[in-house]
Amino acid sequence: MKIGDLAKAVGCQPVTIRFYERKGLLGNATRTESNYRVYGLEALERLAFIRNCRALGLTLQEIARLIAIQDDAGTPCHEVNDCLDKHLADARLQMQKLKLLEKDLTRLRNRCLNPGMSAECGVLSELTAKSQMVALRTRI
Amino acid sequence: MKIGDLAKAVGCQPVTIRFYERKGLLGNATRTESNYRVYGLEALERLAFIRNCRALGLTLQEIARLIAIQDDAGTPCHEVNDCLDKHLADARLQMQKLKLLEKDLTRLRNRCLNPGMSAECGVLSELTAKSQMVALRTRI
DNA sequence: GCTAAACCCTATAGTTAGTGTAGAGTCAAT
DNA sequence: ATTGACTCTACACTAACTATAGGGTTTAGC
Repeated sequence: MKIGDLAKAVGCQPVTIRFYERKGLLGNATRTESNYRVYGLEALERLAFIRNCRALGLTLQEIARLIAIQDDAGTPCHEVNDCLDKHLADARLQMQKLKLLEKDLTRLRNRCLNPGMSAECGVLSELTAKSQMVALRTRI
Repeated sequence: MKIGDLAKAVGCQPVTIRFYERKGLLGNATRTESNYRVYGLEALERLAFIRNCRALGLTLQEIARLIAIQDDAGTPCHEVNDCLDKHLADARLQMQKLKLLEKDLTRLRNRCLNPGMSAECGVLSELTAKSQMVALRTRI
């Protein structure tokens, strides 16, 4: 399997695979005579692991750690759970923030129901004011 | 008002203000004899505008555009609304994705209720499988 | 056998919105 | 006079890629 096939198999770009290799997440692939990377099933599984983790929002650093744990069969795996719990908490916090953001954006949007010239734009003037927006309190 | 005062007033770091200046969002501040930046109310308002927009998730590029619109009183302001609508849609999509992510993370987390050794970790094995995770379908 | 398209290789730079660091000058208080 | 808190510039770094340049290889069709 060449890099393009592997990429297609997991739904990413060849460059991304090379990038993971450079970051040490994939190990060095064997090469053909003409220096093309060749992959087997093992690489496919590891890459799928990485992409699954990425889809869950894990960072490459966290993924590297999970791979290390995976490769050392004797490690207790509570670290895996901690990682998941952290991301679960993150996701929930993020949803909270987005709800507030939605509120702000909606309220702001309603200040301009019949759009005219920018000089009298209620949206812009509210954005200039140190307003009572919720987003300001959760601060970016 | 020196840069530190301004930073405190809007809740950011002095470096961030210099960064905005370099990006052309703030215009060049007047300087003291010793080359310190000095700001007035106008700068405070503009910076507040920028930080408000950032809190709503607008990019610096979008903010630059809004400032341009603001400074040209005759521009029709529907572009402002389009920008807001786009971010509102983004926020809602993001919330959808996070809900799916939460589902995946929770399900995955439940595969390891009594943590043991990584060799028999149900979480890791599921992450390796090309699983039926929802997150995979929404793809990062 | 030849050519062109589609693939592969490396290396480097750019993206976003800042943050961190180094080295030096300035201001206010003790 | 010296300390500490502030300010200045310039450069490098972050995450997770993406884009570009400049080259080599393989494959399909003629």
